[in-house]
Amino acid sequence: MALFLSTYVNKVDKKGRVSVPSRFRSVLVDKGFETVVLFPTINGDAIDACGMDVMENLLEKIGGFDPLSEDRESYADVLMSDAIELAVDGDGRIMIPLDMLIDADIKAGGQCAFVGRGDSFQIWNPDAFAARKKLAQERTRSRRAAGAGSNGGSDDE
Amino acid sequence: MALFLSTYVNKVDKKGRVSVPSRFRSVLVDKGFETVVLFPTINGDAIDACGMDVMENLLEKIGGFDPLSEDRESYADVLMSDAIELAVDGDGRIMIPLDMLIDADIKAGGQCAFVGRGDSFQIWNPDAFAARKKLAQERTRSRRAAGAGSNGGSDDE
DNA sequence: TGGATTATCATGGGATTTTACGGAAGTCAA
DNA sequence: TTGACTTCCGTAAAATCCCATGATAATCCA
Repeated sequence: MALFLSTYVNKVDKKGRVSVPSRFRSVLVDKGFETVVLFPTINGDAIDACGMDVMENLLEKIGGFDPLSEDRESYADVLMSDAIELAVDGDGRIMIPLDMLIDADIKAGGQCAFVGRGDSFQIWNPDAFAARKKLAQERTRSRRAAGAGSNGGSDDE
Repeated sequence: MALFLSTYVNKVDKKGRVSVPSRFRSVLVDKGFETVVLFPTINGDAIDACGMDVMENLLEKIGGFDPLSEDRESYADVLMSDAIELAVDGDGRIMIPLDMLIDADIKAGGQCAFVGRGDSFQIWNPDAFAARKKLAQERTRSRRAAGAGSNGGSDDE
């Protein structure tokens, strides 16, 4: 199975076009897609990206359409309404809508980081991602130091 | 079953290419892989290498993509964003990304050690690995002298 | 057995292809 | 036409493929 792995930093040109990393494109093609679905991350820091399959799974998970129920997981609705499906053009690029770029603090003419997450990926302002990653690493380390202990004593892995 | 055993030291050429030891290549083929997945060891000293199965298991364990949860197990995210799947080329070589080489203190044009660990292997700066090995041996010796005895000897994992 | 022949392997150096990315020309609707 | 978007083409750098070489290990055969 193909997974979205690793991190690639690409340039957003002044028209707002970005090359989707070729590895990520291959994964999409492997899954049988020629489009990507984008939507804001739940806390708005970045942009979530995936194939249409993930959207379908999500819809299934939240129960699909039920005209009798008034409240479905409300964020899921917002998510669907914010999501957009983008075609990857002949040169492997997509055009991320301006408001999404602004929300994720990515400037046209600047750079953005494509971050693999396995079955999906995210698009970040590179600096913001670096900061977040550092945080996550520290959290992991302190958690390990705190009590994980487990084996003979070496903290190597 | 085939295991990654022994240690091989190969040269990293100036383009960043390294021959994967032929024994290790055979093991990979035996397991049904034509690619290797690399990611930094948890403490950043070296590079971990395994087959794609490990990544897939990890993804399954963390439950896959859920846009509704603010952050899933953060170490898993860091791992996916740092990991990379590399194809072994026709000559049995891989191209390790530059930043990984730097983090592991391996210079292009220098050497690196492929260290078997059974169902996975690691890639080290040869000197760093030698030092670490010596340390582990001393630790084991003093522990045996102290009386513990117990398992195979190394407390590595 | 021992010496010659033949694989296999690690490694170097081109040559070719791919990729990211800029710009120009074409398309379409208002 | 104007502005927004799309398709097309050119380029430089990087990744990948292809073949040559030397070294070592395996094989063969008188």
